Amino acid sequence: MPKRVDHAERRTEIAEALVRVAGRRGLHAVGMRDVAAEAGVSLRLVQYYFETKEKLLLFGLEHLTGKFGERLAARIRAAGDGPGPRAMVEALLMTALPTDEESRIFHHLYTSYAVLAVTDRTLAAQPFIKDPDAAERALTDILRQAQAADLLQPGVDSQLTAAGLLAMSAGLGTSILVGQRSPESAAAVLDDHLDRIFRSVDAAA
Amino acid sequence: MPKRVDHAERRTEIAEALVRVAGRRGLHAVGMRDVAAEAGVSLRLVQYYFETKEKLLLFGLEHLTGKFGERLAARIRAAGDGPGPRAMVEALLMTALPTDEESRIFHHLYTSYAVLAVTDRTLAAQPFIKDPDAAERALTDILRQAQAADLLQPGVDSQLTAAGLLAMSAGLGTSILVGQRSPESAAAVLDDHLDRIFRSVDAAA
DNA sequence: CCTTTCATGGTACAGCCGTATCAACATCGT
DNA sequence: ACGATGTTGATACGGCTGTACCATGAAAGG
Repeated sequence: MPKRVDHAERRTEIAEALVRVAGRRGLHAVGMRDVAAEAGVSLRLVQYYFETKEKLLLFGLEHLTGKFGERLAARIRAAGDGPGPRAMVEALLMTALPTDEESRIFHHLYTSYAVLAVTDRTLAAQPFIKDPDAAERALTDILRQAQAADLLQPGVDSQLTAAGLLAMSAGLGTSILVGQRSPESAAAVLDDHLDRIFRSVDAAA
Repeated sequence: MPKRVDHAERRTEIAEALVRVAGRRGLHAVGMRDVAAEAGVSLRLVQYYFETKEKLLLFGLEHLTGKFGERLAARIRAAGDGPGPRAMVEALLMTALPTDEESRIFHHLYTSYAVLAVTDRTLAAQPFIKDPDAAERALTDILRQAQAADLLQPGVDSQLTAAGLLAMSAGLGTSILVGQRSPESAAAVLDDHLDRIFRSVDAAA
């Protein structure tokens, strides 16, 4: 056998090139040639590793969500060592906001994919869009634990609250993305709502 | 002068054709020829009334937001005759959810435009995206009135709450759009949060 | 009536897209 | 060493896109 190149790694490199250029010019404006140029390889090579554009996009989405999932998990883990459930919830929700460049790109492209998924059944069947309950379940669990520890206001429904907080976080995210709102004000909005869910005692850092 | 046709009306017809076909196949997949066919006119006519595709898209967005604004205003007015502030707030937020086909299309295309606005400065400068504070101000006012009438829970910040509710509504909207959530469960989430903002007395229809 | 002006239609032109084809190169098994 | 095979490159093709061009029809003003 010849040259022996790690296919998985190459595919990852190309997918990251896709993410970079799509984040810069928009997913709709990205072509195979752009990806190839960004990755510093020939067009043919992109075709070689991803036979078709659709497969490239699909893999790019996987890669994107994968990296974001890791990032999220890391932040939650870091917050887990900290003061309490509220810090974990804040970490989770704040990570979901497009604050730095990486999360901005994630939000941008995730939303792009979501829009495409409305009219593309292949995309709609992807797990990221099909099973986002993962985040919801995780948040629900955290809230339940907090509730068991009597850290929440009375009458809080963990599941509905988790769903609402995630939706709010997503909505704030796109607001930030299009420049309607600053990350700081979005954080203020989230905090205000958390104040109405957690008992006030817990507020400390 | 010749035939005398109401230009504004024709432009509206074509814009509605654009909205229809874009709602069906996605904004990214819409071409001039598709719009012409959908409107039952020739390609040249579309070019005649909108010199360029960009102008067509811009006008389509105006039309879309205009119609949606009217719809929203009508619902709020209808709810205004009703029982109280909470009903108005619910009307406003529920109208923003993609329940029927018309609002689904609105959400779909609005999000499409928002994504494009991330990389297109002309689109980003459009008022719809530049000044969506209209809805936020309106909701804030309603909440303030409710607060003055002592209908809210103590410690509610009208502005932050309004922003949060709108963001949550938007987030729930896209969840519905991509099929992650049913309109009913989204309504439940919203109601749950309103329960934590309004005093319980007000709950009746 | 007849010309001017608006309105409309058909069609052609570059340019870009994704994909396929053809060819060369490098490396590993034998 | 040598052929087989995984890997890379250059280029061509058909289809689609937005836009521009040319021509015709229809109605109001002289």
